[in-house]
Amino acid sequence: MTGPLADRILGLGAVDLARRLIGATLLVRGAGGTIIETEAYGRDDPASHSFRGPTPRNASMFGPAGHAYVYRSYGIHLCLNVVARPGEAVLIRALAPTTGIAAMTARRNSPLLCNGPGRLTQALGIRAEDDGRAFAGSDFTIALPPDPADLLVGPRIGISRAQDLPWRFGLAGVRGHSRPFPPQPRS
DNA sequence: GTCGGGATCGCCT
DNA sequence: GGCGATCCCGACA
Repeated sequence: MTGPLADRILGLGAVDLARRLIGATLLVRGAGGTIIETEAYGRDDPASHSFRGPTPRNASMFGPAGHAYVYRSYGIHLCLNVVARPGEAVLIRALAPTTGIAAMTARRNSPLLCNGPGRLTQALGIRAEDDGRAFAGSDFTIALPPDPADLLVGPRIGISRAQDLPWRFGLAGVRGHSRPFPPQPRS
């Protein structure tokens, strides 16, 4: 279950990776939990930072799969992504905290630890310098779940283009999503 | 509980 | 020069 994430997600696009990451365990320097909400951003996706091609800011989105893409949002918050195929990435939007809760609580002056992309990077102590790091060592780890998770699906949050794509995913049956999911179509 | 405004900065146009 | 893949807090119901 350990080792580089890249070896286990070879060739996966952002949508497939976003689904696979639900239920995975994310650990950053001894703090983290279960991933319960993700969003996919594609290569030819008007809502994606990679839509207009590589720039210094989004360079890690075009780097190796299984590495982090960390960027600053609204000049204030940091957001954490996992790179899939070149130009594709998955935004981690919420965790169910399981490990290092004391450290996360100390970094956040709020009981809301990890339900939101900006909140979880603060709780985990993510820094801008973590951009491009591999999820491969003891400090940055993602362990995929043994079984496929029961998924919720909905449109992405906070974007102005491609709002119709159902590329937001959540773990069913838990609390702590950053926002509610719409009623699910029966399967 | 819900709503709305402000903070703050790097990148693209 | 404008605008975000956001969050927090205070006002009101």
